Amino acid sequence: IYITTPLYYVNAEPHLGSAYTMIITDTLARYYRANGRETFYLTGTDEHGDKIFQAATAAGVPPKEFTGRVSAAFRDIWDQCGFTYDHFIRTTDAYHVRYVQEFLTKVYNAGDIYFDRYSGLYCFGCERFYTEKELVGGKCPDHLTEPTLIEEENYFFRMSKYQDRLLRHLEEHPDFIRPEGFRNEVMAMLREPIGDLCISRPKNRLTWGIEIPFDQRYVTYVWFDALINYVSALKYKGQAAFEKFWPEAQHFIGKDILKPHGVFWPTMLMAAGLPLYKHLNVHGFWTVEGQKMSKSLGNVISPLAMKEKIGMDAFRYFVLRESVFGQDADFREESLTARYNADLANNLGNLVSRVLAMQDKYFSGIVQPLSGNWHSEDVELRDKFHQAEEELKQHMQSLQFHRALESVWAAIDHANRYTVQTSPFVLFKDPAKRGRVGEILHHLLEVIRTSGRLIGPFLPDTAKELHALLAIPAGATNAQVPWGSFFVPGHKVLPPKVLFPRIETDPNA
RNA sequence: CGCGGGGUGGAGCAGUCCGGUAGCUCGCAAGGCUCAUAACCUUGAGGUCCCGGGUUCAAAUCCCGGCCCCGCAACCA
Repeated sequence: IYITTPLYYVNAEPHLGSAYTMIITDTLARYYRANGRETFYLTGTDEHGDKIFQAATAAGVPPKEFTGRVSAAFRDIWDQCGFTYDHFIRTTDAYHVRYVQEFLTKVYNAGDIYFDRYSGLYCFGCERFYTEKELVGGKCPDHLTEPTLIEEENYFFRMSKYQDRLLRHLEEHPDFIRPEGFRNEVMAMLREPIGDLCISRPKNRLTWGIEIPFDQRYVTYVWFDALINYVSALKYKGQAAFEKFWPEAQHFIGKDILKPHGVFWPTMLMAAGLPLYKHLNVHGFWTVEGQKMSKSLGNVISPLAMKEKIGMDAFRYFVLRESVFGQDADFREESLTARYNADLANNLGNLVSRVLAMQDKYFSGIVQPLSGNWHSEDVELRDKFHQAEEELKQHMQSLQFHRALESVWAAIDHANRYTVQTSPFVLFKDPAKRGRVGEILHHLLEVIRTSGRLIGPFLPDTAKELHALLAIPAGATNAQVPWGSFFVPGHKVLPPKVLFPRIETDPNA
């Protein structure tokens, strides 16, 4: 399977939004890897364009150096977050530039790129064209000046030629773009004329870009520059990689860039004679405390700050559990704390802690044997986890991360109930029943082992820690050994540890 | 104008595609337990599932109509 994120534009810091895309894709990548699927997970940075050039100039460094620096910073942040991308692409990478030019040449030779004169209202302040609709009272909304009518010659991509074919593709593949709402939106776009796409900028207006291979006076503009990364990265890995992964391509994007990915990109692929990606998966936006996230409001959530504050795993858990894929969600301090305390500290954390405490206290950590004679509640407990795993599988298919986690937690909940029902801490007082106590704890250790395996893609550090507490060697953690036959006689687990300290909230606040 | 999303116990949200006991977290009330992170377990109170019509044996869920709320300049997922 091939998983991609958008390329992040290097003039801004990573924030909750981009982190969300990363968390989703990282979780999926980990999930598929854990299930033995060959996985290629791609992210990177978009480094061309005017804004970058200006930022570089302002910083007093050549653009190449500037983007190198910012891109590295980006990558560093993702690494600190622990995202497991397989390749990090930069639009300034030589192989990418080369492939973009190859792509352009191919489409040009096929006759789908033409040269034309066009005129429009241009704002010199913004260095861009405006449509009548975008203007406020006939003026540029940013500079409040009247734009100038200028004529320019540029290259255009014959996008309209592929409109019908794309529409048909969407009709024949209802899940090409998902969730459905976004597919409908693209369908609506395709029922209107989509026109052709301007894909160049003359160098006198923009130099920091990829040169059009058949006209040195021009550079190409965002779409051909950036979108093509999804293919160029694979080509870089070799034709075999391309053939293996491209048919399994799953793009993940935010709803803001639906049109480029839902309309421009597939038509570009058609023009280049390449097969289309498999799915475009579109997610919603986050608001913060009910408000739009923006720099001016200063409410931007930084992933590293969250890591610092409650830990990366807890942050991942929150965004995956609290949002419904495809819909907008709200980031609230209060919900974050509530989720953390309820699900991570009280449920999972406390369960692990109580089980390991008993195991330690009663048997010095030595796992006790299981007799062939299981009680009905033992069977029920195991079945709950089997059920959770089945449900998890289904929900991952449909990107319902919140439900996948819900399923796992339903099983963990049950394990807490099982502990009270079977009451090993009461039975232990009767020396005759200690054998049974050992069995109960054995089952509960299986709970921890299985939980670790199930939450691995979502909460990788926690999973690792659970397995470490069980003294399971790193290589053996994923073994799908049947419930009850994993722990060999004499296996010793570690004493308890507080995984998620409760966050005390001030009742007077 | 148009497009999209939403309206579910006190709060925040799932569930709606594939109709059939309305679920989760927090909060509230009563009880239990003592292994555990003052955690855990049980029970309870609290719901016209926005409104109206339709389909159906059966509608939060499907269909039609209406009301209300949010987003759709830029940065940006």
